[in-house]
Amino acid sequence: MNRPERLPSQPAAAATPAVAGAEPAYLAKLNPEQRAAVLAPDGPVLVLAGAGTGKTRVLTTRLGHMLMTGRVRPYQILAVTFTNKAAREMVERVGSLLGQSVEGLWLGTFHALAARLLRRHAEVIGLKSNFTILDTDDQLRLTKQVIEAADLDAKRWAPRVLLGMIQSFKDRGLVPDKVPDSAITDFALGRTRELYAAYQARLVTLNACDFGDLLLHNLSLFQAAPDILADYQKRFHAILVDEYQDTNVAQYLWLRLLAQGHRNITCVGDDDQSIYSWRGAEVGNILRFEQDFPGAVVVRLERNYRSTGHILGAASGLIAHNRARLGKTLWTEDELGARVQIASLWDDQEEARFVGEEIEAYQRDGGHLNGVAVLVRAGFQTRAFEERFISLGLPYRVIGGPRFYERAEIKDAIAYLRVVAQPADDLALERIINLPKRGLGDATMQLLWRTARAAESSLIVAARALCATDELRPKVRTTLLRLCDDFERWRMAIAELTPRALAETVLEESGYVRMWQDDRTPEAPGRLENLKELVQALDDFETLAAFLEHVSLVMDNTQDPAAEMVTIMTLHSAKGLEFQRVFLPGWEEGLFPNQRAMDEGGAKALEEERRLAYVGITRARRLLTICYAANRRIYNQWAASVPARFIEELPAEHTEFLQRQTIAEPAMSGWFDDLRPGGRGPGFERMRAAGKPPVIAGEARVLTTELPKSQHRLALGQRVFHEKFGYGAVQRIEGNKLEIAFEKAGTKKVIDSFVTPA
DNA sequence: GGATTGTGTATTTTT
DNA sequence: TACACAATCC
Repeated sequence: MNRPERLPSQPAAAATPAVAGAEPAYLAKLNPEQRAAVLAPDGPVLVLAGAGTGKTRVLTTRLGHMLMTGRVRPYQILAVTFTNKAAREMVERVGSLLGQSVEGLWLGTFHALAARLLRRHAEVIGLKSNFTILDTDDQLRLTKQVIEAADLDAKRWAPRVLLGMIQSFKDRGLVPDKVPDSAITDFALGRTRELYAAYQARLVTLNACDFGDLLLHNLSLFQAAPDILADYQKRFHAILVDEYQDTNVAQYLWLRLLAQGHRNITCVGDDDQSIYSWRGAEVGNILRFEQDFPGAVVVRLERNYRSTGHILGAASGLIAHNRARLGKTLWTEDELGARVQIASLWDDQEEARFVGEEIEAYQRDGGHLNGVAVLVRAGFQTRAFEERFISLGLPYRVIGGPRFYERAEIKDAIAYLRVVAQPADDLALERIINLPKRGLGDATMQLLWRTARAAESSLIVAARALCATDELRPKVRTTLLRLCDDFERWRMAIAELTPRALAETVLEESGYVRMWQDDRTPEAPGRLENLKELVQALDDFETLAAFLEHVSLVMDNTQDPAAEMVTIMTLHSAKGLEFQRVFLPGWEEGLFPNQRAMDEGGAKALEEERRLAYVGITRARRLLTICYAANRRIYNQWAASVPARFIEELPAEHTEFLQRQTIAEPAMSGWFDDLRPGGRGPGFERMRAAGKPPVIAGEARVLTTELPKSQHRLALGQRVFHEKFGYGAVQRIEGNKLEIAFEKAGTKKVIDSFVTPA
């Protein structure tokens, strides 16, 4: 492995070709390599672009240039991105490049474009064009049903495991028949293939698809109807792909098929930023490009326009530890800037406190919160920061946190709309059939399922059929019939009402809104607010179907990007973004690099973790701070942690260790060793060998071994308060169970955590 | 049929 | 810890 030790190191400048006459301003802004990529003649082009080298700019400029020169019409262009965010950005950039918005482009995420195409030809693979796109919840329930229907124990064979396998088959473009024997494990007694097939069959009867199907069905469609494929091959004169290193096999095959027509395909990607192999992405796709498209023009972009020399140097030094890479040498003409800071903290709370203070200081110095990001490895890490920022009054946004469309009340409301739009959507109906409570419980559902299965019909058809018999008690029959009629009526109203009015009608008449209005729990008002927001969101859509499509494909919550806020998000979702000031907390062995990932993927996974670290570092423009905590509470337990090996891999000349008030090692040795099963980990030893004693900032704190609350705060006869039952006196204590004589509600048995001393 | 209590399990990343 | 599901009781 050879790599330049010093940065910036500038390669010989490529000669700028002489250009005759005036040329568009957007070309003048490009460096020679970028220009080469943009101006490459029609044909296959691969742009290997390091972080911050302007790859998206190259892609959008090439697209815009094709339009400007009149080589292709908008509707002949297929432009693919991975995220909705990237798609939106591309639309914007092309628009501002051309000075007007462009109509008719096929521009979007793989999934959105595949869905669009599939809706046009759904009947070829046995679906109707109004098919539903299932969310993860639905998928899980469906896998569970499939497992149970096969007479297998859903406890022994976890639905999520099966779903994981099915997804990986789909990522690889494998229909059930094509699943190789090598992929069959002893899961479900080796019946995986059969379960997968059953799952697919159920989807067809539900007139539904899952995410993976969008691509997979496209492939089946192209195979079953070569004439349709030929049409699209002819249609797409130019194909452009962003983040090519993240394509999985199914996406790769899809692109390759579509590109066969004009062979005019431009892909940009960076093997060092491949961080989705767990989702089926194959870096191999990028390596294979030249074989798939002989004569491809390959352009490398290595000049970084984003970060300072120190940040870039740290990133390059780190990623050089990976073996599997094409190898690029990033350089910059930027100043060296400040060294990358490494801060060691006591625990996750101090980590949050430290980051909060640093941000406040940054703000005092005139920095904008919009330019600040906290990038974490795993979602749960955001909590400590949120709590801290709230108490500081520091405005923040969490990207990719609990999403709007994932809230229970929103999913319920959407389930209603789904049944209205597509009556065969049993999963949606099942979700809301007894919400609000209608007296249609387990027993009724069992009967419904049996009837539906026997008649091979959807639930709602089975419900009607059942109502025509006397198998149900009269009361239940009336309720069910009424519900069927309601849905029928709402369905008729689709043509007459705006989507918003329809949603309002459905939510009112179904009693769903009333249910929350009558709810006295503290969350209820918030949920009603969310429902209002949902109804409002419907104003943006022409049809109910368009709205539902949006909900399933565009799950991200768009927040006002202009608002002055710190951004908190995972490293994965940070790819493609940049910030002035970046914090990378939680650099500890086990958390990052993540132990679970490494258990599954071994050395390869470690390299992917390192790429993730590389992505994180290269998000920063001016100043970067990496933190690790010596103690982290996982679940309930304290665990001592060791600094991530990546920290040592950062070249010393680009880093500095931050030390605040320090506590020397003895403070943490003793009990430390006991807490960690294997004693001190390898990172600890490495650190020690490197002559850097683990130095912990902040004041020492002693762990309290608190007794369970009940044992020292509750006594017989004590007056307590219970949220539901009000005040009462403790009669008996058995472990954490209490018997309390309430003043209003009588004597009840409750759990101690529900009461507080009054 | 419904509410309440008890249990087990999970935390990697996302279209 | 904290949530989802199951078992249990009413």
